[in-house]
Amino acid sequence: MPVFTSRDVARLANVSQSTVSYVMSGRRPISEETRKRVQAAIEQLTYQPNAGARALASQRTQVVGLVVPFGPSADTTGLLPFIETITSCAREADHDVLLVTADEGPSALTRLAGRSLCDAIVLMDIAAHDARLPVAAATRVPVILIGIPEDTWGLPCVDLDFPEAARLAVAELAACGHDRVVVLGYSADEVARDVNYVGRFLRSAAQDAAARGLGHVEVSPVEPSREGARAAVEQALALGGPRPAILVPASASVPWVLQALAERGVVPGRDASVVALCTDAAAQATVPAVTNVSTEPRDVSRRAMQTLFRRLEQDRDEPAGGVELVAPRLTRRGTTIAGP
Amino acid sequence: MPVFTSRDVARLANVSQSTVSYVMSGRRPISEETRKRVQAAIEQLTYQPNAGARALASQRTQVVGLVVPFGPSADTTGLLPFIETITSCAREADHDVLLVTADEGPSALTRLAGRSLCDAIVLMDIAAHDARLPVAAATRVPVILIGIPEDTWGLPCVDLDFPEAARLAVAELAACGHDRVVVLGYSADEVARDVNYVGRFLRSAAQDAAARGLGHVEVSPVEPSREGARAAVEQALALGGPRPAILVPASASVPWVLQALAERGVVPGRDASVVALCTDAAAQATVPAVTNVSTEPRDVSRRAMQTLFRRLEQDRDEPAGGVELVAPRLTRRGTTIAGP
DNA sequence: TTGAAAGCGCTAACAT
DNA sequence: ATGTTAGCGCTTTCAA
Repeated sequence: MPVFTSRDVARLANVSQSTVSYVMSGRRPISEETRKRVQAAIEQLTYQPNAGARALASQRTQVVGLVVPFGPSADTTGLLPFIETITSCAREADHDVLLVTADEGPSALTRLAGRSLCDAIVLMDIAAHDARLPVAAATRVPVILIGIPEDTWGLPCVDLDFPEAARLAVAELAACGHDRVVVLGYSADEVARDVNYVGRFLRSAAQDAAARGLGHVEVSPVEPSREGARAAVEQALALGGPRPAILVPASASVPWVLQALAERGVVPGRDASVVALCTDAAAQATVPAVTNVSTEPRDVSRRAMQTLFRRLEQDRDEPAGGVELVAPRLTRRGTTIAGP
Repeated sequence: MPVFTSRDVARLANVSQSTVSYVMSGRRPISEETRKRVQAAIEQLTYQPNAGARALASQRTQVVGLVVPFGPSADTTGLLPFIETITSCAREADHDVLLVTADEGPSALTRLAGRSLCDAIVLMDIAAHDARLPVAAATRVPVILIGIPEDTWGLPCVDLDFPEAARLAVAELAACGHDRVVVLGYSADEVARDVNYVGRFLRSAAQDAAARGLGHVEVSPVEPSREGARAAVEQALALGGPRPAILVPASASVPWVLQALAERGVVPGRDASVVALCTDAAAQATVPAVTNVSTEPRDVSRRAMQTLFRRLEQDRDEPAGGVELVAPRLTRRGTTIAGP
């Protein structure tokens, strides 16, 4: 099966090449009659425009670059829903997704932009002081961040509202009648990665506990492994009083923590309350299913893509920038003691 | 920062545009002197070639299309290592990856090929009778399958050697001195998806057990949920005799099965043997760590990409086709009873 | 309402 | 060893 060009379509429909182009783009009025003739020719030849030629002529690739945190040292947990949602949002807007791994570093951005490989870039897993940001800010193509750095460099950001997530979790534990909350922190790795949400969450949790007159202890770091969880749980039980209230913000640790509690004969929902910060899918998969504040990767991704495409439709040099926070949601499952 | 073209580089280096092109591609000898001048100009302008223009002129996009099984009804477990490995292999060969979701159906292939969006396509999650195969076989761009359909349509396939995986698992259980093996099958969903490895594995397991004079029972379907696993384990314990040997080929079910065994007070490695088919990462993450036959997603992906690029370097219409099987590996962990 | 024609930035003959 | 030149297939003025 040979591949046809718009010239072939034009010949077959007895019109000029430009008319074929205008029929496809709708960028100028076409009489109903010729429109039908052209459409028929397009279908007869199953014509599809050449992407490279189109990009060259129109300066638009219809591609979104997605920089994902693969490689060592990356938090790969729960990455898939982001990728999936971003890809399907892109397709809805008639774009494709070019996948690039973060281990390429800042040069990934210059490559994507410099070679005109895409019209826009989605940057995930943003560190508080991310070396890619100055590069991103200087780039010709719009960039959107999933995650919030210390300095946004004027770039638009979307992320979960982590302070609000902490508030919801603390409120739930307070409602269960606990008088103090033990926060099992993040792993040394995750802290070293310098992601901003660690601080945003922990700070808010401490404040919220104080505001409610609850005691507050932080056990940290907690490695996401059997041993790490055992050590953390031991401390938590020592510090948590007779009815411990445990908050687990690092989703990778959640199954281990529940396992460690079970080993010690502590039954969440009866002897202790546990609230985790993780996706709903992950929360349902634990044993027992854990009361969680959802990280909503799909909502965050969707918002990011909406903002991105809105910006793409406007003129290039519009206001831009700004931080969008997605509201978390708490779902009560088996691990919180019912109110007093 | 404006963006420069090869004409700018040519002017700055006092050479013709074609010389710039040949310096970059190395497709014809260039004197050391002009080569240096051109390189200097390229660096001074931080010149990067326009991907669209290059694709248009050279008929090569330097892009690999990757069709991944997102969307409902997809087995999303362990997908990430495939995507990650494929992406990094592509980059090693100076290619990028265009991510497309399988829910686009066969038209994803015609779109990728028809618009010349990529030079090659990787198709994952192949069903035994996959509607995309006739389309793939008729396409102008090379396609490689990860998974083995009933009829390959002359397309090259790469996958784990599932029969060999079954052999390894049965051999391990035989070595532990069991006299029969209970195979917990796949979920109704996975069977309905008509993936070939289900049959390939189960058939081989039955044959291998028979060849060793072991009894063989199949419990199926097993839903990957607490309830599904409970039901399956109940049957397994009833049918498995005093020292049950349990083989779990559906990786999504593994944690649930171990949990269900624990609930019944059955300790794998003491009261029963359990061998799972899953990635090593998943096997280490279970409680307790499960003896597993590895599905080696990285090896499979790497082999697929090697085959793909070999084919891309040769002439388009070479022999092609053929099935490559990647050898699985058994790792003994805590859940198999040591030899008698 | 339509057509003609000039590029978009690059590669690859074809010349020299 | 290098330059000249003709496209690749599309979009988009400019003209009618």
